Amino acid sequence: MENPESFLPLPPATFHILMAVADEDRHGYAIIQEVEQRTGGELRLSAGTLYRSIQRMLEQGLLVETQERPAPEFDDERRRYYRITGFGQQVARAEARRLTQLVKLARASGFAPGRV
Amino acid sequence: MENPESFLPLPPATFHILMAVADEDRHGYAIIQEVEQRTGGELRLSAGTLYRSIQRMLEQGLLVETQERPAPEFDDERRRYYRITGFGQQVARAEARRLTQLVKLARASGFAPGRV
DNA sequence: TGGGATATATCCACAGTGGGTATAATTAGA
DNA sequence: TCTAATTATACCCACTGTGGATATATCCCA
Repeated sequence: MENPESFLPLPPATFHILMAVADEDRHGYAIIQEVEQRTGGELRLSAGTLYRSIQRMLEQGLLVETQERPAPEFDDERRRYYRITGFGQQVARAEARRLTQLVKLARASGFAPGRV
Repeated sequence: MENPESFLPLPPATFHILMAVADEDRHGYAIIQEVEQRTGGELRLSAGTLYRSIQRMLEQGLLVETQERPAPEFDDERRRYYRITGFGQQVARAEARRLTQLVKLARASGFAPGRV
């Protein structure tokens, strides 16, 4: 597994997907809805972006597909559930650090207010 | 002139260029050096990226080329100086707001510490 | 049973980027 | 004075990430 920093800057869709699965495993379609909800409707991941991002992230070891499924009465067999890996968390933290630095720069340039 | 929000998300190079010319007019090569310095060497704009970004930004009205030049003994006639426009400042502020929101999301997901 | 929402997947076109190359003027040094 | 390095702008090619469209299939409800 490579150095997390070597993945930076993360493609925006990738970072949003990592945040959407940070707290619990989710399937593709649920990730789209979660991202839309978390961003207040600002970001709507297209299906094309989502599934190609997920495929890449599986290869990179940021996500794994889980076998665990919810109780049959809440499940849908079409779904495929994804879980963030420890490495995925490291990469997400590295990207969060980079973005935090960027906001500091924006503040120094007078484009953002003094405190977040 | 369009709505500043319609330019979001800003290409990373564009946002860095806006920050580099926020405080004073700069020429192309100086922008590359300024961005490298501000990011602590993390981001090195390639010449290809820089000049294509500048061209686009001039068309979009984010930058203008200035006629004012430094005293001849400090000048270099090959240089072309760029200045951020009022609209460029609006767009930069909008992008800064978007990034600030993103860092808040990262914090809510546990990927960034509580305060910046 | 029909229709809309849910779900995954693939294809195409396009924008932004890095790296390389070209060209030229200016400056520094031998 | 000739040469080499630095500064500066511009263009080209290949690659990646993205949105939008399309395809296929299932689920749920009226």
